[in-house]
Amino acid sequence: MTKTVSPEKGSLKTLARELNLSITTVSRALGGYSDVASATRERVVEAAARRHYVPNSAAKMLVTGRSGYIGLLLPLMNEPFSDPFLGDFIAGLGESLAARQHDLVINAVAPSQTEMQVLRRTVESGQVDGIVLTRIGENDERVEFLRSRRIPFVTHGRTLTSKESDNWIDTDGEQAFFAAAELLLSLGHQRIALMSIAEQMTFRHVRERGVSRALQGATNIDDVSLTLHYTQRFDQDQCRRLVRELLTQPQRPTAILALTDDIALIVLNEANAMGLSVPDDLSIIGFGNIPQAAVVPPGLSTFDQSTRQTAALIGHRIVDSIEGQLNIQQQLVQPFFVARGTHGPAPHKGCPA
Amino acid sequence: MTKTVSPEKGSLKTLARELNLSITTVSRALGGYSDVASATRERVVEAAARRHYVPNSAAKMLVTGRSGYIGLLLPLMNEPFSDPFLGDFIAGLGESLAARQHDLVINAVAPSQTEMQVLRRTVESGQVDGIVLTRIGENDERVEFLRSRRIPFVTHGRTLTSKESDNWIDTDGEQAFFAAAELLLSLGHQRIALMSIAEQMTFRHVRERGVSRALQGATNIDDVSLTLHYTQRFDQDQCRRLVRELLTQPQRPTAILALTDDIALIVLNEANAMGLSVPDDLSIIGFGNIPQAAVVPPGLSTFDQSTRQTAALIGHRIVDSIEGQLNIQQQLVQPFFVARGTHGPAPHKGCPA
DNA sequence: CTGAAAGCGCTTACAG
DNA sequence: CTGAAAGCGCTTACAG
Repeated sequence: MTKTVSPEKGSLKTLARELNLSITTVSRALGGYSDVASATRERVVEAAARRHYVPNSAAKMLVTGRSGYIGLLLPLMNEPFSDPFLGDFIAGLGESLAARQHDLVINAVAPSQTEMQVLRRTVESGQVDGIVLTRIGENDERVEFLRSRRIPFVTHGRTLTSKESDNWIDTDGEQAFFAAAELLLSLGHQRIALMSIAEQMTFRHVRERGVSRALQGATNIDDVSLTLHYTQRFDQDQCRRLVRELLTQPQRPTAILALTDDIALIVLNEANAMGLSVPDDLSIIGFGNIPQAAVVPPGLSTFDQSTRQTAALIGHRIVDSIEGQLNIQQQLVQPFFVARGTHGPAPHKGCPA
Repeated sequence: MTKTVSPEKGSLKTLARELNLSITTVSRALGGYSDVASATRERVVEAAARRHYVPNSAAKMLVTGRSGYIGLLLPLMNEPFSDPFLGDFIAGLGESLAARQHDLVINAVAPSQTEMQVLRRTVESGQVDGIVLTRIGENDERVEFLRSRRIPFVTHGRTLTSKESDNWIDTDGEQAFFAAAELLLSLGHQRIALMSIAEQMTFRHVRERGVSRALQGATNIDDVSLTLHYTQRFDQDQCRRLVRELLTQPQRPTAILALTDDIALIVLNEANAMGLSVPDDLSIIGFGNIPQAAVVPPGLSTFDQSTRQTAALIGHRIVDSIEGQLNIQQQLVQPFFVARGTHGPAPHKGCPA
């Protein structure tokens, strides 16, 4: 009495009826369990493939407690600005998760809500098996919240007080800025400025430390000066003003390290506007290697942070964490220097050619 | 006999027990139904808020048949390349969906699978309530598949054979390239080349049509020539060779329209390498307004396609479609011209200054 | 206005 | 090796 089933809903029930088997058996056959007669299994697998049967994800979630989703709390930026790394980050994360049979959920924050509300809802609703967080602050309440929950999470970046048990992957900004400062010292620069940001972000702290370390290790430490300057990250006007002030000083720096490429671009632009020649009068080194860096003359020297690969590492890490196969908890990814045209030897002082 | 409940799982059951109410009533109170005593409702709402109760999403999905998810089939690009618009697209889509109480699921394609397999699984598993598709081909099997299913979908772009019932939002590339060609004609250009792509994408077709239309409407139509050239979209070397050939011709074009900014950048670069001055010897107009356009000298004239806003429109559209409040089905977004330095009057022929 | 029951589509012990 | 039953956590008719 095999009825011809109309091609309605592709549920287990339909499939079981078509095959004259119980739902139980069909489910087991599809799940790859060993205790199913191979003849039965083949029939089931064949029928499932033919009908493009895919288990209902909600039902599966409900019973297994696993959603197969990883949430990314989306760090939104207000309209005129956009995150130059977001596309690569999501591409890297998405493809690594797909390779591990997981999907990525983007949890954006609507105007009416806060990031914490979104995070809370995402976690409490059991929507996701794990969470990825970016843009980590020196003290980050999101991290604290996640620590207090059972849910696995990986952060891109770390807090200043980050714990042994925290699971993070970060770009080694300290090493990069250490290297950049050493490079400038070796090129004879003695007045170096670091354009940093006012926001309480860990990466700022870490990068500043790299520069300080390099300066402290300088052989001619008494002849070398470092000044730090802080601008609101997304206030270009303020940054511009700061740079202009800095470059108008009688004893202006011969090299500026910029915390990000965005800042470096502003420095370069202002320097040009003031008639300074880069790199002859002023060296500039940025960080990030945004697309503009390669085409702006004379080519912005900066560090590439391999966003896509780093995001892929994060994807694998979070799945490892969910599956309990975690070895390492913390990992620094080395950025690499992209030497282009904005850095060079310090100008000779007092004896202009 | 109100027991003190341990702060274990935040399920409806726990909440109901704490309040000495039935699960049914608690659910109804939270759902905002009218037939619940207001005193009861207040108690329930208060307790739920206090305990940060969030309904289990899988259970909700299973019973309502709605997931609250919108899927974006991620158009992955192989490693050296990356989509310059992806970040903005996802930001715009994500935030508009969040405003409408939906989340975005990124369905990436793992190396071992095809886009169609991913799409099929996503749709058949009931994972999402709607789908967003980008990079639409002239004939697109993904679109055909979705048409054959009940599921709502919106495409960014359209097929060449797109139907009345299809739901798409596209940038008006025809209008933009029409305007660009008219501009070049008005500047006296008579030999114009269009660098297009070899792939069967609708946007290519549409943009070419805009140029043709403008040329056909030229008053001095007999003096004007248009040549079309095709390069593999992601083969920069091929593109470079093509441009070089084109510009070495005795009767080389005085203006090149590039289908995308990526191509425009290559054209600009090759022109510079050959000692041609842009825009004096050659005008170039691109499309897309990628970040490089603003900083590459002398500033790439191009069209901005407002990716983020367009993606936001798509977000609202797909939710409208799910909620059945759809008015319009198709919509063209007007890109706007960003006049920078790469276009200018045609060089005088035969009488060099 | 409130509660007990049924059921969404699966998976996982538990019997046979 | 296969099937009937229970249950994941909700919502929605159906009674009272």
